Amino acid sequence: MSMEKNLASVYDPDQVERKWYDFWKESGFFASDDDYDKKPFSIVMPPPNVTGQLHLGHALDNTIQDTLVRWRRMQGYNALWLPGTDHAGIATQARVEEALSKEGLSKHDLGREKFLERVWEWKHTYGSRITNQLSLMGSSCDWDRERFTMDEGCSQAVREVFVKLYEKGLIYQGNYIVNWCPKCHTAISDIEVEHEDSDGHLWHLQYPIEGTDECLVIATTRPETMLGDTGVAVHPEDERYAHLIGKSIVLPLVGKKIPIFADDYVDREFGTGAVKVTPAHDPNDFEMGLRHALETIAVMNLDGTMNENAGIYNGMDRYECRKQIIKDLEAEGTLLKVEEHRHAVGHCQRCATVIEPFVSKQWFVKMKPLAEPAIKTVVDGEIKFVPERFTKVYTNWMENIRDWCISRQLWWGHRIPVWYCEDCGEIICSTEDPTECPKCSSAQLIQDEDVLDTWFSSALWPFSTLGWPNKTKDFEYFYPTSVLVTGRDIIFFWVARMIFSALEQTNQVPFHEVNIHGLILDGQGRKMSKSLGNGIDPIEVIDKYGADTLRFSLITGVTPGNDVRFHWDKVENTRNFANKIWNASRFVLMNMDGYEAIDIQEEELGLADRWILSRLNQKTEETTLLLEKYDLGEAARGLYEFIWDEFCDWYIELAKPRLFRPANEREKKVVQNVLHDVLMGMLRLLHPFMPFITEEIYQYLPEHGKSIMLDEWPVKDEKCIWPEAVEQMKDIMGLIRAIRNIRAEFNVSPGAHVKAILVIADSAKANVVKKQGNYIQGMANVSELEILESLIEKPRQAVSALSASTEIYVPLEGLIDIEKEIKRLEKDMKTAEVELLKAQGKLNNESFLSKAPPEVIEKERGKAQEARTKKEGILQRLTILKGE
RNA sequence: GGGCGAUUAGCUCAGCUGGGAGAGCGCCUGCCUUACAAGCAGGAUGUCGGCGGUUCGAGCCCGUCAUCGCCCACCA
Repeated sequence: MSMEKNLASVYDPDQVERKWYDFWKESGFFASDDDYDKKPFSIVMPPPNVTGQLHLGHALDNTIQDTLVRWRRMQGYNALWLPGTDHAGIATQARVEEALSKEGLSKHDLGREKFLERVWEWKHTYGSRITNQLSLMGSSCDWDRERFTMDEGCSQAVREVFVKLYEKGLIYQGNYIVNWCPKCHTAISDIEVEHEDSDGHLWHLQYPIEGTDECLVIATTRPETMLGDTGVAVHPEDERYAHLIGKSIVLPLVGKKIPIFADDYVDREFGTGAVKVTPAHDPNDFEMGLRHALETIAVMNLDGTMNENAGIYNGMDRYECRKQIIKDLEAEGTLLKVEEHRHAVGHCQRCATVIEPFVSKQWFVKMKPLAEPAIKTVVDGEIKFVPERFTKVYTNWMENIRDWCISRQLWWGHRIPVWYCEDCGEIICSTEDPTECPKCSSAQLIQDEDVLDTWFSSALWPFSTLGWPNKTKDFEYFYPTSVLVTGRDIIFFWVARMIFSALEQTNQVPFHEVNIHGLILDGQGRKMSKSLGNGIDPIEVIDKYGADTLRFSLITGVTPGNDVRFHWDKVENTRNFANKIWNASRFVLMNMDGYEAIDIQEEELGLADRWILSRLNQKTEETTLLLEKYDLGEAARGLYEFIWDEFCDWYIELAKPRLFRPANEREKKVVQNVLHDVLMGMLRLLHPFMPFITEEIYQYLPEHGKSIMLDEWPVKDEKCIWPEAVEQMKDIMGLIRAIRNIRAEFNVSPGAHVKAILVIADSAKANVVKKQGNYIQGMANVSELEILESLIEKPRQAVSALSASTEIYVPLEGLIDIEKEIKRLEKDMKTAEVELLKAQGKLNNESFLSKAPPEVIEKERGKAQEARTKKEGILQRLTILKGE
């Protein structure tokens, strides 16, 4: 095995990552098993935007999924991770339109058909980019099952669902007020509107009341909409205005007469308690308009400019118009006063344009009947949110849900499967394109122009990708999926909609668990965004440090569900960890000469061997439990500690003398076997987190199989846990640390050998330590070690460390400053005294003795005793030093 | 106006069902010790946001306040 000796001492991910990914993929290791008797484990990947690119959020999301899938696969599940992409209606169309505009073209120049061809071209050009990036991350998804929300199967599912809901009356068309984006030029749903507080004004306008000398003052944030006012509302019990109800005011500038009426909606405390009502441009006013049969007058065009109903303002932009109106009202004397006013303004999620409420004919999904079972399922625990707190986020939203506007005035997307007969007006909703009108047999059919909200097809993703509505084997076997992993930002957009869609369409939950993770923020805790320019490209991280490092650094030590700040420091530290693993493995491989797998008798194992094997087994159990709880952060952190602190810093160092100067050949083989087995176990536990480096090292190990990803996930082996070895090792480590501490404090050069005398009264313990004398000598660089049960004449020219059970003396002739040593001991004395006081305080407390559990009391007694002995020892020592 | 999260070492963050406060980075000291200087050994640093409560015992549970962040919400 001479090859291993040539391995570079710096781990280079570039050399290995591509190689192993191709190997896994070509070997078909990502594909699910044909063995349908196995237990299934399935995850559908949240489909990224097909023309987008990976950001750190995706990186986190996919790392979690890949870790879970690799782990379950190793556990013997028939694992499927189904990848795919989303057509992302508005986003994609906007990007293609932008590209067109650079050629001086608009989509209308091309026409619908040609435009869609262009979008498909885009999809084909950029569609593979995101999947390439997913591969770079090591994602072990089943590429043969890759899907796209607009592929044939998904499109069929969309139509199926639409028609079913339509026929059940759960999809309806109607003229309602919707959120309209003047830039994207489409309706959007309520959750696509982002509310942001902004500084505005509250303009107080006084309207003359018809037939009186009185005026009514109203307050508004949007004076330009007054052109479309068709009423003024006051609270029914507002005494100030009771006498005005039924009268009319004359709308300034317009000169139109509109009624004053009463409505509960009005808040008497706000503004003047009188509200102008514009049913065409405000959702609340729209509702009031319906209640009071008010006229609806739209004064704007769909692009946000004023229309002919705005009279002289026709053609002006809505904000220009606002300014002009203020001027004109002021000139007229109508403007009474202006107040500063901070209020929420809705913006388009995609383009940040201020949303304009508009009345238009749109398609809606009736939500109440769908929401009820979707709430119940979660409340009943059939779907479990992890962390649990997100359950409430979900149910609160579901309970207050409003109908979902699903039609979009776009071209890119699933076209609404509804046709209108030009001859008889019949509406045909069908999964298949109709050729003639079923009522009048006319062939003059025109399909609805609109497409569906992107999320309509995403909502079907867990079952549409598994073959639904056909009863495929995949669907039967893998559905419901095991877990959905996604960011907390799309609980409403996606998770909620999948749940109610699945229940309605498949009568089953779409997944049993939902693992919600946080967002990746920049170093200052801000969201990463294009406008801030603070985004980090995961591919850049991979190029610089490798995918394993990116993955591990994103999840290590992170509390589930919490946001994570990205720091290059952490990435670097993780890179160092990868390098540490690499070098520890190199050490093992460099010392495998003559290795053979042997059956080791328990007596042949040294204390360190039993210790590290015990710790590995404990770590195995711990890691598994944490993964089951989706606490990947803690699991990863635990492995980091085990590998770096316990395996590298202690076990490898302890193994060296036995490897380099073994008492006999057998001893060397035992150590080699333990090193091999622990490294192997470690790599398996780490593989789901860091797939590449673990595979690379695995393949060098003498006992390796085809691929580490096919190996079995380790299971705790009770026979390989020796609690007393763990305890004893802890003591030995403590002794070694104490001697090292003395050396360091007295500046003994690391190469210099020292003598050490250990006085251990407890003979059992003394025997244990005697047996491990070589560990102590090796690790603390002690040339001569004396272990005694008692020592009458204690050396004066020595530094000492005293604990309850052990006295350590390191004679350092000439180096000792007695004064300094006395100070050291006095400091130790103080800590011992504090400890004693604390323990005694508890032990003197009656209620502590009667109420605390016996083992806690026992522990406290032990502490007190220990402190007492230690104090005594120090006192004696001080007497010797001070005496003379 | 509600809801959630955060507040722990100089910085970024862990801390499982209450029983002697941890990591990484940074800092100080000493080391190129035949796996690793992307390293090794040693060290310093905390009224665990404030107050009150429950408990024998609170970083952890309850209440309250404060600051920051996020989400939801039709006061024009």
